[in-house]
Amino acid sequence: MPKQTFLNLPEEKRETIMNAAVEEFAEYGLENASTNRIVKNSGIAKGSFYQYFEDKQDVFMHLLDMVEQKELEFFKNQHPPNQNMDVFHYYRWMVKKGMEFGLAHPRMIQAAWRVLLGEGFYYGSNLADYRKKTTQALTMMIQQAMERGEVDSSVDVELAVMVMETWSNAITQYFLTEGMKQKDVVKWMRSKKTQETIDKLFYVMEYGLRKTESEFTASS
Amino acid sequence: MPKQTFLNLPEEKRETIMNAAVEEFAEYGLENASTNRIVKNSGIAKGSFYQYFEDKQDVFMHLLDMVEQKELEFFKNQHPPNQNMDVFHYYRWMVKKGMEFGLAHPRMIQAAWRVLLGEGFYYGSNLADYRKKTTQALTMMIQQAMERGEVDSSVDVELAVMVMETWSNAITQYFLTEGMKQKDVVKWMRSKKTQETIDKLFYVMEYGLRKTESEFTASS
DNA sequence: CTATAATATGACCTGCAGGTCATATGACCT
DNA sequence: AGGTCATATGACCTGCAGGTCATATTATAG
Repeated sequence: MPKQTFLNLPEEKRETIMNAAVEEFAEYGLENASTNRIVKNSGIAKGSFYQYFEDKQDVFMHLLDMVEQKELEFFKNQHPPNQNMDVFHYYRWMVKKGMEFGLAHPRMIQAAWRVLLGEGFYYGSNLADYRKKTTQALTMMIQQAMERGEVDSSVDVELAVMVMETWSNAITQYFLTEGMKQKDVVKWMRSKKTQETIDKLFYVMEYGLRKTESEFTASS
Repeated sequence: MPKQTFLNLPEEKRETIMNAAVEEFAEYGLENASTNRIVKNSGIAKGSFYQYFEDKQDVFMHLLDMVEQKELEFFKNQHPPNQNMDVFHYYRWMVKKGMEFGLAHPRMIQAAWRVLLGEGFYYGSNLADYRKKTTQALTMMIQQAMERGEVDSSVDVELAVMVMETWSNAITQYFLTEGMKQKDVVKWMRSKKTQETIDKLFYVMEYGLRKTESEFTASS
């Protein structure tokens, strides 16, 4: 956690510093991020940095907290269109909302995901703990869905969680690598083609790749 | 590519060096690998290293070539149990064989995948090119499967490739993170539970997560 | 045995990393 | 005003990175 000194800082200065940090992590990941560059780009002295944070991992943890807080804020104002959605519609809705959130803070989520997806496995418990939160929420969601008979009962909960996480990771990756290439991310993201691709991915998650009697039909 | 000097070396020495390199990449990835450590652990002089390779990326490329060659060798002696398998059975067979290959050279594939999955996206074209080979093979496979009507026609080829790659990556990740923790990887890998988990993953890939009339039944 | 080419070596270079610390600045109290 | 405490600063430290190069060793050929 950042030291008190940092929290006492005027918001503007804190923002300047965190913006530089976000840029750094988005560009270089955690391991290869340079405190020197962060310091230079935020216009503070080297010594100040260490009066604010323990080290760069500390900064990154604060970044994760910021993301969490902003996400909470964002989702507080969002309500599912339908109260009685099944787990698949709900999950789809959530992921799509999550992507809209990503559009609002592209560099921030780029930084966070780059580190969590790319370096998370090789890091200590701190990062792993962070990911557990999401897993737990998903587990509960699926448990309930299974009781309601929405999910194939031959697949156990743990596995279903793994599947859904795999998908949301894959979609995030797709979003980060493809989307960030575009000149107009928002437009790309809202385009019919992109939305269709995502819909199809969810469709495959639900019904699988094998040919069946059902046909894909676009749905919001 | 390694320089001629390296290729002239006696096989034993080449192996010593590459083993040290494999260890280094498996442990630190590409970006954070240290030529100094590789040199120290292989017992050669710093100067020699640069007489053998351009830089560490060059070593890694050679490692990939080695993997490819060994894979080719391995698969040359493996034959699908049934000539008329559909794409799903064939893919499942291939992935499982791939895992057996992994058991024979655990650190090597750990090194290769760690870099390809973790750092591949942020690297130059060299690494990207390497992954394209796999993608192309998969594309052809799926195209044919579609013509045979095995794959849901509402899913286009490109997407199906993405889905299958996502799965093989996820399984590899699972294998690398879970499997490497075990004291006896081979036993773990061949255990009924592990095999069942993998089977279920393939089942979900084929039929999806949603509850349907069909029930999962284990199959080799 | 000698001349020449190929290989091996490790001291040495520069650059940047993370991190420290004595000193300077300034805000606030009495 | 003087005194005190939080904050700010950048020169400086050590360590290791990637990379070079003059020199030593060894193999090959005539």
